[in-house]
Amino acid sequence: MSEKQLSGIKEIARIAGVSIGTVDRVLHNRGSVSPGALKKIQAAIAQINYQPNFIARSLVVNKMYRFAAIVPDADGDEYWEQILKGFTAALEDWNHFSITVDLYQFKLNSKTSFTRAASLALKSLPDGIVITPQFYQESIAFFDKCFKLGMPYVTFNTYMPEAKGLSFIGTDSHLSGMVAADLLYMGMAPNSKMIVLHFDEELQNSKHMLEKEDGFRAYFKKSPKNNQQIKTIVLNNPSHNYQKELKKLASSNEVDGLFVSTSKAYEIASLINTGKEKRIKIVGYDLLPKNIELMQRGAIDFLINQNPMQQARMSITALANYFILKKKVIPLQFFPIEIISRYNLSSYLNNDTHLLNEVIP
Amino acid sequence: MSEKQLSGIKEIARIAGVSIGTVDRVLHNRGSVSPGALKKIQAAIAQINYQPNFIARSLVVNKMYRFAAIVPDADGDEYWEQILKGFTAALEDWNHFSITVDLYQFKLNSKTSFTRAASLALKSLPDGIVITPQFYQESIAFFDKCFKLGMPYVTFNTYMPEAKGLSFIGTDSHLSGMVAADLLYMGMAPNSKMIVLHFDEELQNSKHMLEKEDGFRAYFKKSPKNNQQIKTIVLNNPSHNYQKELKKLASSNEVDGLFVSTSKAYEIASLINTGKEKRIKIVGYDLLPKNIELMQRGAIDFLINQNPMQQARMSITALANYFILKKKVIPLQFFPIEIISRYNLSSYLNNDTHLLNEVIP
DNA sequence: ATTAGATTTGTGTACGTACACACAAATTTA
DNA sequence: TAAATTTGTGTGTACGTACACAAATCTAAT
Repeated sequence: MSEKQLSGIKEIARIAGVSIGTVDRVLHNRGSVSPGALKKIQAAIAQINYQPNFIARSLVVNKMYRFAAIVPDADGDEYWEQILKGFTAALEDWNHFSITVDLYQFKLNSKTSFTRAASLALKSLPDGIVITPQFYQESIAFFDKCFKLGMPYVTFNTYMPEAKGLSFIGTDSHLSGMVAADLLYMGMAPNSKMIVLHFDEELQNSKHMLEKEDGFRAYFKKSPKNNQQIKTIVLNNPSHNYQKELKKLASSNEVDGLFVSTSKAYEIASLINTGKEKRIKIVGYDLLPKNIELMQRGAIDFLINQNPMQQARMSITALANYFILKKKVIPLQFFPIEIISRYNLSSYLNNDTHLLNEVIP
Repeated sequence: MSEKQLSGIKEIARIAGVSIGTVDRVLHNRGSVSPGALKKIQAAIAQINYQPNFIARSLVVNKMYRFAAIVPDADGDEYWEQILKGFTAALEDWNHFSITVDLYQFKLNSKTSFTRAASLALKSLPDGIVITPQFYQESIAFFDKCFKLGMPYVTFNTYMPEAKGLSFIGTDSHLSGMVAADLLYMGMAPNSKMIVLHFDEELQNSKHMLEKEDGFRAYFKKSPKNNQQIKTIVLNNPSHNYQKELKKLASSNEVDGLFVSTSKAYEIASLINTGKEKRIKIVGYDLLPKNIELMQRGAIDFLINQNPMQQARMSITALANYFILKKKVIPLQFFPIEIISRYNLSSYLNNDTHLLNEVIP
């Protein structure tokens, strides 16, 4: 047996001929290090290509961290429920550390509610914030306040280039719109009729929905065979009127394909692809229970998985990495755009293996 | 500030009124614990729902582990190169631990070579083995030997229900064949002609290729409109003959769609979808550089991502979890079947975010 | 040359776990 | 009943890192 192999900070200390305390001061630039020692230590660090051991580090740092999450009121909406589940999952991931996530929820259709939640969150002075920036102007204002306070934040779900936070985590909406167009168009006649369907009362503020539509339309502009008729419909309040309208639309020859820009494809699919009328191809978003069921029944053709749960989970993880492990956080984390059909669906359900074992550290 | 909060093994000891040494003996059933103490400790463990801290554990145990990998000779084949890269990635993941992976490679078309590699690996008496069980009978024999030796092993890439190892990691081939069929058939005329194309000299032994074909055909059997003509072609040795044949096939009206059961779709796509002849739809496997390029040029329609690199990476991780962290290893880890088209392709390249940060603890 | 003050460096303890070892108590053997 | 053995229990050290504090060294003013 050879000498006991030192590693890490101790090995640096040995090579540089100083104590680990001095090495530690260099690694954390705490100062109080003589130029000579500094140089020797830096050389040693380079020499052994030192990589900090996050495992050991995490064992030491044991402060309490309080995070605030500014997200919509789920209010029965499964998409936002999944986001909440993501927070729970993250808390379990990090169960050996003391972190808490306080929810500051707002009404999806109310800017003032959003602003109120945001400022309440800020006022509580958490260590860090995760936020879905639903409203453009209001979010800008929020980021500004954070900047002034030096408050670290992570955005997710809705991408805003203006949000210069620690990280954004979510989908490339524009690209996902193109993918959707491709899936919808596939196998259709060149001059078929398509509808882009938005569920929203405040479309103007939901940037990512507009981006999805942009991507969708961009696909056909690029394509040489661009004689598709694309119509946009915005559903404001789900009254009984639109059901009739849609049914009529479906039975007439007015629609061949439907692109639903939100996770509510099931609302439409349950109305129109019931089997008697002409089959309309539908592409939507997200593996929500109702979407899954309708896809299994053949009423929805494709879903693009935005993975809301993982988005939320990773948002918290980003903060935790930043604070607890002091790891570098990737500033832009676009998820792969997962195409789900009736056939690969099952392989995505209850399957986190693509998340390689544990999330942390 | 309240009392310093104990946690883990210490807290158990406090509640049970014993020392941590005794708790430790219970947790690892090392014996030498009185019935009374045992009972109290078990109660305490249940009470606080103790979850071992793998982080702290990994810090302590610092043995050297030597793993053997029985995999094909890459020999320029990008698929197997990726597998090797996966091992490298795993070694980096676990760089704070002492693990090594010794390669025992065999020729893809030689059973004897496989058997030799396997027994060499076994003879080296590693701590654990990862293996792609390419040949059925020979693999069975190998598992048998492992069992007798008490040698832990992980299989990947090719699923064998008979392999009762620690874990299998890979794709559900049958299901992937169905997905492929669905993608290929989409938008095609009901009576279109399809070809299943295998690249293999020993098809009989490549179970997962047969399973892919089975899945592919099963898709059409289920479907009510099952008047497709499906032909199977096996390409043995890539001579110049088959190029001519395929070209002729392509320009004639004999083929509408092509399902390539291996990762070599590029070999065909580069021949037949060059732009002049009739366009043939192609579905293949894996994001290899050549496939990526041909997909970007529009010559390949869909790829199913089997993620060879992640398979290899997770195989090693499974062993490491088992030995180092003493975590439970999931015995069956089917990857989600990732559908890649020209449009979502970019979101899969250079993107490991779906692997949530780091692999390990 | 002495000493106060500032600067630099080293040491000790802790994090949660594993394991070797020491030692007391209980039990068996002579 | 003393000695030898077994059984049960607690203590100490280590893993790699962070940080508080003590110790050592250097600087400058007397």
